[in-house]
Amino acid sequence: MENYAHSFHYSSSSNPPFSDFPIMTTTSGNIVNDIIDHHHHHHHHSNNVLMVSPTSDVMSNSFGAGGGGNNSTTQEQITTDHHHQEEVKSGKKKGETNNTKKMKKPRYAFQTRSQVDILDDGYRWRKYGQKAVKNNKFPRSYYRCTHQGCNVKKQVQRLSKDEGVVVTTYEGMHSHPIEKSTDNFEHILSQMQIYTAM
DNA sequence: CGGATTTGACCGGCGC
DNA sequence: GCGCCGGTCAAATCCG
Repeated sequence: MENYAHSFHYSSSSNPPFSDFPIMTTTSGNIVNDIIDHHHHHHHHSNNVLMVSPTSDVMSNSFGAGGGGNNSTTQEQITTDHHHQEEVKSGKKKGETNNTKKMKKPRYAFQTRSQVDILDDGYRWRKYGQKAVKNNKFPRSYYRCTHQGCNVKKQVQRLSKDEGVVVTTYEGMHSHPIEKSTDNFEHILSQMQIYTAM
């Protein structure tokens, strides 16, 4: 599954050509707001950063829209995916005997318009880090799924330009049922994964 | 009191 | 080799 159609054409000179990073942009922020945030704050987003895009359309343009101007050095640093193994390596090693090539872990990003950073997807997450992102005012939070054997991670970052836009990046797939009663937002996520996970 | 956050240190990769 | 950058660890802290 690690082979995606590399339809990305990114004009970032400084960054290495990241290969596969499908990004889903959704305009269903209202749903999230309805779930978590009850403030019926109608965001009058002048620039339509969010738009529902079909599979191939998503790959056409990813983060370039978020900048709203300069897409040369935009907030694409979230896509900097280095090839790591499936596990953490620093400090402890799993003693993997198999020479698993540097399989690039797929990541799935979602842009959602919400006032809350953490989107309730029904899973339990434990925050394990937070780093400031260059060219962004808001930090990026790192979460890990709390489950034995489930090493699903996710990052949450909100764009400095538009406070309403929250980028959630999932990494890995859950191998266990949802723990909480999920709202319809989870249903949306499932459908999104169909596009990305392929 | 126990588990989740916080927050600075630390680490590996890449570029210069 | 050094410094930047993104990601992770872990001790301290916070909070139910």
